[in-house]
Amino acid sequence: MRDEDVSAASGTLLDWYDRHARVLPWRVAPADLRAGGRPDPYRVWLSEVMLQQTTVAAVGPKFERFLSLWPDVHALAGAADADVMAEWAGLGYYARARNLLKCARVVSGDLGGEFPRERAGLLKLPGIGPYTAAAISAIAFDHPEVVVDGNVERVVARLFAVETPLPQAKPELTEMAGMLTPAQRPGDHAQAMMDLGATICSPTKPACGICPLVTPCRARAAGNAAELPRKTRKAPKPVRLGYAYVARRSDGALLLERRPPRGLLGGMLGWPGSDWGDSPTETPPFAADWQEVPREVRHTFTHFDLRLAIRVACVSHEVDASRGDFVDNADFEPTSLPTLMRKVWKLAESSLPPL
DNA sequence: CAGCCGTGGGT
DNA sequence: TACCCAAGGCT
Repeated sequence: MRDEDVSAASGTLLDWYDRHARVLPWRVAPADLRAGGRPDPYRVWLSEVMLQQTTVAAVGPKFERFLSLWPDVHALAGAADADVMAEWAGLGYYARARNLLKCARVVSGDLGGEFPRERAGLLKLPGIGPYTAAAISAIAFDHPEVVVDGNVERVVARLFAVETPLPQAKPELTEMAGMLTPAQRPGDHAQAMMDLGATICSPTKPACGICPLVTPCRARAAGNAAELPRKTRKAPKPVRLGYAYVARRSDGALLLERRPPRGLLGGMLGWPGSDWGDSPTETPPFAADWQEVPREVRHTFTHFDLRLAIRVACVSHEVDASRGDFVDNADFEPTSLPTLMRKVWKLAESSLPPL
């Protein structure tokens, strides 16, 4: 594509964005930007971290909830770890929540509450990688950074008919995304590329008929837009087995434990359980008359499928558990558990006698 | 640097 | 059902 064609495509995209930009809680509309409005860097950062590998639909309510609880970076920096983890429950990739707090405390404590404006400064902060650093710099501060996420990779791969499979094609796609990035309104450009990828240039069924870039798109011309970008197939997930133990005291308190601060579901609350593998050993947190729950919990993680057998026990006040702590019934919030543990509770609760 | 790290929705 | 996929980062 010639330079003038690239420039024309970029302009066409911005025109489309002016008319079709989605209204999102963390976004400042193009017209409001022109009127002098600027996004709140705290909101941009919070939304971008939440949006990492997560859909807009899932992020929306969480973003609003976080903002109401912690309206600025100082408020978030002062929050208790357990409160932030509880509010993040259900969003997944819990290292994001741990790094979110670390980052908030650095910005609030060491940077006077001001986020770095430059990509390099942002990159040093916990939980901010190449994508997020560029996105914050571009969207919050309108710096001409090249923002490349999965949407941009797909749009560019199609626009330039890149046949190289991912992740090998990443440098090539980044260079092409850079050619498209304009000096004016780079923040809107970045969001336009991502909107286009999310709503029109979709993974399996691109709506080329209504795409503003249909004319210059080389994959469309070749008729293989839906097949790009090419990717190598992933290996099937192994199945792991395990046990989870739900103990309820006579006063209704439930035995929960804080998981280790790293690794799977790190830092989150959960039910005590066995190791997860081919042949887990039963390791209840104390001796009791553990009852089998007839159904098992099935849950899919990024790199394995899990099947958990559930055991429940009703015990007296005096029981002494080797792991975890009893949480008062009034303080127990299933919504503060990661989804896997919420599934376990749902099954366990149905097989426990009423209090 | 390739593997680890969640979850819900779409096809 | 069994995949695929999403505004990735960390180690």
